[in-house]
Amino acid sequence: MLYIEKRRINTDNVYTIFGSECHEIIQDYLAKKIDRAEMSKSWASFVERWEDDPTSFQFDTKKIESGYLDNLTHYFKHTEGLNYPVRNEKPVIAKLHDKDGKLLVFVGYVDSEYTDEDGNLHLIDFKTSSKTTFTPKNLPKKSMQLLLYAIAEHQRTGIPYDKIKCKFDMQKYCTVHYQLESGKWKTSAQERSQWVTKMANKLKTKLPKVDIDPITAEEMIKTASDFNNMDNLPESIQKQFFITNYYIEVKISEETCDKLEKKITGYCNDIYDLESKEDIKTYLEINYPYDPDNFYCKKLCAYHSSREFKEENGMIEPEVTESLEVNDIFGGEDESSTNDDDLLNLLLN
DNA sequence: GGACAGTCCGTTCTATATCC
DNA sequence: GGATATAGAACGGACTGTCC
Repeated sequence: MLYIEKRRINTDNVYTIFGSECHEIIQDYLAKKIDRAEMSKSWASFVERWEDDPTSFQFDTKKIESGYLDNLTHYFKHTEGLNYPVRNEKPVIAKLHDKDGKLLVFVGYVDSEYTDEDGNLHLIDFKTSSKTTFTPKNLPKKSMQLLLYAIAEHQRTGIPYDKIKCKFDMQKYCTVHYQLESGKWKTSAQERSQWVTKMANKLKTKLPKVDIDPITAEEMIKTASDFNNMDNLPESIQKQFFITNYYIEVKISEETCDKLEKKITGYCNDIYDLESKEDIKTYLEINYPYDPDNFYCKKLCAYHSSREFKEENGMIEPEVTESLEVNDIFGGEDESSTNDDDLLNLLLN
């Protein structure tokens, strides 16, 4: 039996606050609890409450603030709906085995999930962050959580991996579809709040071809950029552009999931090894000393930002904590003692 | 006028640096 | 972890010139 102490680690910041709200709003929309107008209104009203609250978390700069808010405002006005029943925050359980056959159970919640008409299961993770770090090199690391959910759903339903589609909905961005002079269509990922501005050079080429003189073309492009839409442009030009959500799709296969299982169980074994050290606190103090001037140490390190660490070092007043008994969630000595069905029922009902 | 080659230049991708 | 800024490499669309 393993006991996990409930601790509150305060990792809130302006991005977690906004991120949570964005999740809720889009999930309500996809679940058809609210319509598009209500979604837009709900977002506007949240921003208003945030602006009126003198104690609210703030963005680092006004430029970052306006970029973030403008992009998301555009998202809630223009994001695509789905024609399928959507399940939000669905609990999933993945059961992995390490190299010694020890069972490790992981529990998570899928942001949104739906099944299309071809029987493909789509798992969506919403992201309000920048796409900068979602490079091909980093994607495997970023995708671990989504892939784990895919493994969980594969185990539960038996759906083959090639029918499971995982994607990140990058809410600050849109995919701009534009037509080349050859008639061929291309796409470009752009920040939502300035997608028209980013098409200015293309418009500069296209407008003269429909007999718009250079001065008028320049004025038209400026107006379009200012309003971030192409409503003022000739219809034949408008037809050469449209936007959709920007998704980053995660490739999934039996092989990638096998690799992930090995990686995750390896991490768990490292944690077991670390936790089994006789004097872990001395070990951590020597190898990972606390540096109060280091941002990572103060805000991001799970150990140094924990209530326990702060209490022990007199950084905060002690607080009474309650304990939660968990039925061998992370694997015990005897695998047969884990009642998976009970745990599943607990989570799904 | 169509096909092709070469050049220009804008866009995209990626890595890195820096800050909080 | 989040963000932005910047630089360099790679890519490819648009344009131009030449040839037939």
